[in-house]
Amino acid sequence: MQISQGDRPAESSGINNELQSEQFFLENYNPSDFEHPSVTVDILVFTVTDGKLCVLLLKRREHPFKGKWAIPGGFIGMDESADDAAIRRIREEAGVENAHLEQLYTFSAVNRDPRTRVISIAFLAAVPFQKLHFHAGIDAEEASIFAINGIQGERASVNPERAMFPDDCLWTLTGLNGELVPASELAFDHDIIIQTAVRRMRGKLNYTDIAFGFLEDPDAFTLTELRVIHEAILGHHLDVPNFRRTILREYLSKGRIIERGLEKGVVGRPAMLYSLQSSSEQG
Amino acid sequence: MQISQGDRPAESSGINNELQSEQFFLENYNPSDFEHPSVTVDILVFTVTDGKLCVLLLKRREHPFKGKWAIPGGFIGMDESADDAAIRRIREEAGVENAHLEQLYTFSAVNRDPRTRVISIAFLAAVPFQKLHFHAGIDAEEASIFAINGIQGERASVNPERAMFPDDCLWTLTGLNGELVPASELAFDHDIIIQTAVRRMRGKLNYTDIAFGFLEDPDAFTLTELRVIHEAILGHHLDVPNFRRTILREYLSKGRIIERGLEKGVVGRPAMLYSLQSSSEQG
DNA sequence: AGAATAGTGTCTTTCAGACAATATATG
DNA sequence: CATATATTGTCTGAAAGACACTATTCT
Repeated sequence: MQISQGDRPAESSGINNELQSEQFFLENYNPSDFEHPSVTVDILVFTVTDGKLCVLLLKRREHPFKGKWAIPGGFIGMDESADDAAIRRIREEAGVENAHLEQLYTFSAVNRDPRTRVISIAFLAAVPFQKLHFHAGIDAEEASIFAINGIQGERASVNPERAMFPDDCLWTLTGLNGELVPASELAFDHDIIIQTAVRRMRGKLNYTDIAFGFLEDPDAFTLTELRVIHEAILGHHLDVPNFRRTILREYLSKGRIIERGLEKGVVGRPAMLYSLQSSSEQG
Repeated sequence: MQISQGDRPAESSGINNELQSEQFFLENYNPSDFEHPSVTVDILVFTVTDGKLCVLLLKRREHPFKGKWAIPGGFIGMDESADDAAIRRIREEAGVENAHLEQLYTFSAVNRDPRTRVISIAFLAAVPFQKLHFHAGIDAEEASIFAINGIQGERASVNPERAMFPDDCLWTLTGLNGELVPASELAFDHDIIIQTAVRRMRGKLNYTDIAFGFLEDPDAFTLTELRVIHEAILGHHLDVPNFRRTILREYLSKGRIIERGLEKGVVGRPAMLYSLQSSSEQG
C-alpha cells in the first residue's frame, strides 16, 4: 500500500491543529521524569616532544583514585555541546585555543566510576609541545605530560570496553622527571581510553591531517619535523626517502602543502620549509 | 622536582585512614547536585536485500516530528551500558539477537532535540535481511526498511555535526512500497546520522568484518553473496575476479574463512561455499 | 676537509584495476 | 547445444619497502 502525501497529518489535516498539539506536547513534557546518568568529556591532550608521543595527565587530589594520574575531563554544561565542552576544557587545562580535536569513543560501562553512573565522551587533541602550558589548570591540580611506551597494534578494536587481548594494557608511561607509571595504575578506565586513542591515531594517520596538528608552525615546517611526529605516533622508525615520497605525492602534488623556501642558519644542509594550506585556499 | 613514591598517600600515610576517607567521600557524594542531559542510544539497523543497502526506520506517532521517519532509539537504563541498551533495543525493535554491533558517534548538539537536552550515542548494526522482523516493535509504531540512494563519499568527516559539504544530505530513501523520502524530511538530525554511518561503513569495509554480518548464513556463503553486500554498501559495482582475489588473499589464505564444498541444485556453475571462522578457531 | 643534515635514484615486491578466457552446472 | 553462473589467468600501472647514492650547509 502506498503512503501518499495526503497521509502526512501536518500537511493534510490542518496546520493550526498540528501546531497547537505540538505546543501542548512541548509544554507538558517533563525531562526530569527519568533518572539520568552524568555525562562528562575526557580530553586526551597528546603532544610530541623529543621524538616521543606524550599525553597530559592530572594527579587526582580527591577520591576516588586519589593520588592516581587521570585524563583531564569535566561535566558537559546544559548549554554546550560535547565539542564545546572539550574545547573549553583544553583551554582551561592546557592553555590551548585552536587544537586539532576529534571525538574518540564514548565509554559507558556501568561501574567505570565508583561514585555514580558516568558516561564519558572521550576526545583526542593534537597540541604542539610549544603551545602546551600544562600548569594552567584552574583546579591547580598537579599536571604533567607522560611519554607513552609500548602500546601495540595499529588499529583500535571495535569495542574497546570489551575486547581485551592478552597483552593489552601492559604498557607504561614515563613522566618528565623519569617517574614510571604502569598503565594499570591510572585512575578509572583511563588505561583503556589512552590505548584506544593511540591505536586510533595510528590507524588514521595516513588518511587524516592529524599529524599536522602537532607542528609548532604549520606555516613553516620541514619534512623531518613531520616525519618525527609520524614516528612518535607509530612507535617505530620510518624510511626517510620513502616518507618524503609519500608525503610529497599525497600533499605537495595535490596542493595541500606548498613550498615556502629554505631554512636559514642551521647545521647541515638547510631543509625546504612547507606550509599547510587550509582547505579553503587549496588550488 | 621528583615525585617520589612516598608522595602517594595511599601507600605512605596509612591505608586505614585512606579507606575511611574514601568511604566517607563515597557516602556523601550526591550525583543529583548537577543537572544532567538525557542520554539515549540510536540504533542504525542496516540490512542488504535485493542488492541494496537499507536501514530500519520508525514512523513517529508523537511530537516532535510526528509522522516523520526516525531511527529507532531509547533511553539508557541506569544499570546497563550503552552497548547493552543497543542490544536490547535491537531485540525489541528488530527481533534480532546477535547482530554485528559497533559504536558510531555521539551526537550532542544542544538543540538537536526540541524538547530537552538529549545526547545520543549512535550505534551501527549489520543484520541479515532474513533475520529482520521489523514489525516486532513493542511500541507498535509503523516500521519499515528503506533503501538508501545517493550518499556520496567514502569516509565519514571528522566532525559530522559541523562539517557539512555542499552536496551533503541531498540523498533520498526509498521504502518497500516505493515511497520516496528525502533525507531532509527525516526526524531530528537523523539525516546526518545515517549519512555518517554509511560513510563509516564504507571506510571500514576493507579492514573489518562488518560485511559478514549481513550474510544469511556465515557458515555457508558464496563469494557472490559477499560481493553483492560490498557493492550495496559502497554503492557501486566491483570487478568480480578482483574481488575474489582480494577476499581469498585476505581471508582464505589467512584461515579466516574456510571452504565448505560446492553449492547444490543451482542454475549455472555451482559456487564454492565458505564458512567464516570465529576468531578463536582460526589456524 | 669533515661532520651533519637534506634530498635523489633505483630496484623489487605487492597489489589494484581492467578485461579476456575457461569451467561447470541446468534445461 | 544454449544459457547462466563461477572461476582462472594475464597485463598494466600505482605504490610501498629497502637501500645506495648525491647535495648543501657549517665549522
